[in-house]
Formats: sequence, structure tokens, C-alpha cells
Amino acid sequence: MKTVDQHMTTPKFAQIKQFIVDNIRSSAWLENQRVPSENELAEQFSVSRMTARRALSELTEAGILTRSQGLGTFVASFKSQSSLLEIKNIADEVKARNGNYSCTVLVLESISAVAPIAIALGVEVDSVVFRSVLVHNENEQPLQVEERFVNPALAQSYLQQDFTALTPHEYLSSVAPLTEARHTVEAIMPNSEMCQWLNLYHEEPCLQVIRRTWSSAGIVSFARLVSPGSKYRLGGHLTFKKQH
Amino acid sequence: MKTVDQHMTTPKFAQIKQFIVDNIRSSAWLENQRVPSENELAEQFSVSRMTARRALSELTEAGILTRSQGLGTFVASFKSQSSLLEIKNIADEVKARNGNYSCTVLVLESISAVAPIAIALGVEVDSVVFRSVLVHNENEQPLQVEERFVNPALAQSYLQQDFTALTPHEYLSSVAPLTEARHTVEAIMPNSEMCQWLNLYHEEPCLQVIRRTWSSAGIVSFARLVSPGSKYRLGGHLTFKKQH
DNA sequence: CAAGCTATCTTGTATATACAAGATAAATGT
DNA sequence: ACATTTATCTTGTATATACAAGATAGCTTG
Repeated sequence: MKTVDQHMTTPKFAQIKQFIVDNIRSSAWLENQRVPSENELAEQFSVSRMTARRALSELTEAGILTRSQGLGTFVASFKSQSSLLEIKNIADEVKARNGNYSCTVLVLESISAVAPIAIALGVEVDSVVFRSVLVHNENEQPLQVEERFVNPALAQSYLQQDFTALTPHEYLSSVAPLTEARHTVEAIMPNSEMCQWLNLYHEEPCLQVIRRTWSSAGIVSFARLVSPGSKYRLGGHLTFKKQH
Repeated sequence: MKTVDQHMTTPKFAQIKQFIVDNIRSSAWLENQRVPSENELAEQFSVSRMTARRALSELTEAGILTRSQGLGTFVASFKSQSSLLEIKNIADEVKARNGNYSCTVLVLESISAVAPIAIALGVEVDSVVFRSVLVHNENEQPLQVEERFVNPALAQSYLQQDFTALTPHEYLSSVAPLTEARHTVEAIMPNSEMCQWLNLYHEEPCLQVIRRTWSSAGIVSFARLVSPGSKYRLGGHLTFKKQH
């Protein structure tokens, strides 16, 4: 027979969090409904107000409750829960499913920036910028093309790197710590060059992620990640997770 | 002349958070580097350990620091910072850019579930499920088609709703509080029916978001959101935001 | 020399206390 | 009857204190 050793109890604040989450999950407490105050919880659970407060604060931080001074604490409306998608590192993603990851460097050059690229990088038109085109492969099949334009002022030795060993993102993170990133996701039709790179025989729609990254010194780089719609998707997962 | 009333000072814990974030942003403290301990911060800022602790704890929760008992607190590695995309409510999104939002109900019926739909909803094959097809319009132009399959056990009166007033997502949230949601994003080529719905004259790639939502009682619904690649994109924004 | 112990640092949990500040309802005064 | 004040409840900030528990360096002992 297995008995739980109650020496290692779950912390009190975690028990209170669990109690609250259970009540919300079971619909005993509905959206926008008021939950017990700090003092009420403290009395119910025989803990100090600060401990009850911790449970409420952490659930508020997690977006499950909302609080307002003088009024009380309420079950957050689901609408306010934003649905998030994660953009993972593609090398890690391939390795996570036991695929064989490899990377081919197609282009590594310095070019003269035409207007849209210069604007996206925040440099002057016709100034020199670095450009790389890599193909990320899973089991020797192209999975994603990464075309990247880099601000040379912030990564002088970009062209000397071996990107089969260290991804551009990892290299850039090390030389110019990132402070901000913006993404947009679109569905596009690849042009013929992209079809070649992705080894596509017939045209098919592709997912395109545009990623711009900032460091404290300015815009570092501007990447275009293109994957065939039949091979790649972005996944997201949102859950009222069990409070540990 | 306008003078800042220093009666309303920013809280001490927020100042400490700002101090830490500034050091990370300016690269004074690098990835995985150790940051001052609770006691050191408490002394530097002349606050109690609990106040310093609050700053460290909240930054840890935000993913900017990592802590381990007995060792110390460290600057989180950027790699662990996941890049997130937000899937917003399309009605809100249209209204946010001052567009005229409207919704057309194309289909509202009960059907017999074929295998893939039955599996996705967790019901038996050939059992009755509800299906709705709506078009979300911006300025009278189709922006997104929402095809949704609903588990009738968890939303009996789904077919009686007026979805031009309340979106299916809002209705379902109210009758079966959601506990979990999963999304995948793909690039697809629309079939002819979808082209009609989206009023597309020539074929173009589309973004397709598949969303499955759970409540505590089981899978509630299964939605397919399709938008033309030329009109719709998902946006994401990740930042080491200024600590309030 | 090596194993084990100890001192000391770290974070983690928990309490009691104090005062500030927002919100609301009841009591009060005109 | 209406406006103002007051009391009371709420959350927010901050401190001082206590002990638990993980990690590590250095000391002690066999």
C-alpha cells in the first residue's frame, strides 16, 4: 500500500491556488464573479493574510483572476485570455521529434540595400548590409528557408560565421542581446526561386514568418522564414494549468 | 509649468525591477550571469528582504530571471524566451482599426459526424453534431470564414443563437467555460467553396487556424478559421517591457 | 588522503503588523 | 431631499522576523 508522506506537504499558498482554480474549472465560480477576499481566505484556510494574498496575486498574474483596489477579486473573463502561439527554434523542434537536423548555407554575402530592406533595417538606402540564405533540413529534406538581412554595424563579423554549427539567431543573440522582437505570419505563394530552395515540384502555399529583432542599439536583423504549408505548421496551446 | 508630484512615487519593488531590467537591457548583466541576491539588493536599496524578493520573483515569473534555491538568481538565457503570437478576436481586431464589422451566417445546421469530425470532437461516428459557417466581414468585404463543429451535449441550444449579435466563441464561453484551447496555423489553398465564401476571384493562399476548445466536461468545439493571405496576418510582439 | 561534517550562503515558505489608498454604503448635517 | 462626512471593507505596499531547505566551500576527523 502506498501512503503519501505528509511530511512533504504542498505549500499552503499552492493549496489555496488549487482551491480557487478548482472552483473556476468546475464552474462553481463563474466569469466576473467575485471570489473570497484575502481576509476571508485567510480565515477559511487558517493562514495569514499575506499567504492568501500570494495565492490571489499569482493567479492574477496568470490572468485567471482580476483584482481592483477597494472592490475585490473576480474571476477573469475568458475573453481577456489571449490565445498565444509559440514560434520555436526550428532546430530544437526537429531534434525534439527525433528528426535529423541539418543546415545548408546557400548565400552569405554583403549587398547594397534597396529601399524596403534599408527601411526595415533602419539604415540608409544603398548602404552595405549582410544577407544570408539558409535552408533548414529535416532528414535531408528542406523544411524552412531562412533569408536574413543583418545590420553590419551591430554584427561586424557576421559573414565569417559557420551557420551549420550555430544558427544566425543564436549568433546574433550572443553579439547583440535582443531586447525586442516582432513577428507577422502570412500565407504566401512562393516564387520560383523559393520553390527551388524548398525543393518543391509543384507550387503550394507557404507559411511565411517575418521576424524583426531589436537590441538596445537598434534594429539588428530582419528575417524571412518560409516553410511549405504541407510540411510545417505553428502550434499553440493555452490551458488553465494545474497550479503546482 | 508642470512639475511631477513626487508624492506619487513609483513603488520600491518597481524601482528595483527597473534597475535590474536596465542592467540587462544595457548588457551590463549578461545571459546566465548572476544577479545580486535578495539580501544584497535589500541592502543596496535600503529595503527589506521581502521587497527585494518581490522584484526578483516577479521578474522570474516574467521569464527574465531564473532562480534556484541555494545557488542564486541569474539572467535568463534569451533562448528560453519563447516567441509568442497572439490570436485576437477578429471582431475586436476589426473594430480596433475603425473598420465596420459585420457577420453573415451561411450555415447553421445539425449534421451526422463523419469520422474525422467525430474524432476531433470526441463523439461517436454518425452521431449528431452542430455545424455553423459564418463569414466575418470588414467594411462589407469577407475577411475570415469560420466553420465550426460543436458538441451538442455541451451546448444544446447552439442552433437557436443569433450569431450576428454574439460570436460563437462568446456564446460557447458562456455556456461551457473553457479550460483549454489548442491552435495550429497552416498555409492552405482554398477549395472552390471556400473561394466563393471569401469572394476570391482568383485562387490565393490562405491562413488557416484550427482551434479546438475544451471545457471541464470535454471537447466543446472545433473551429476552422480561414482568411485570405492578402488580407489577413497574425501579429506578434515580444519585448523586454519596461517594468511599471 | 578521503569521507563526512559544519558553517554559511542562497532561495522558499509563512506570519504578524502597519499604514496607504480606492470603493461603497451608511450615517449625518443642512 | 440632497450633499457631505464617516465608517468599513477592499486591495496595495512595506517591514521585521522566523524557520526550512538546497548548494557549496572549507574544515575536521578517521
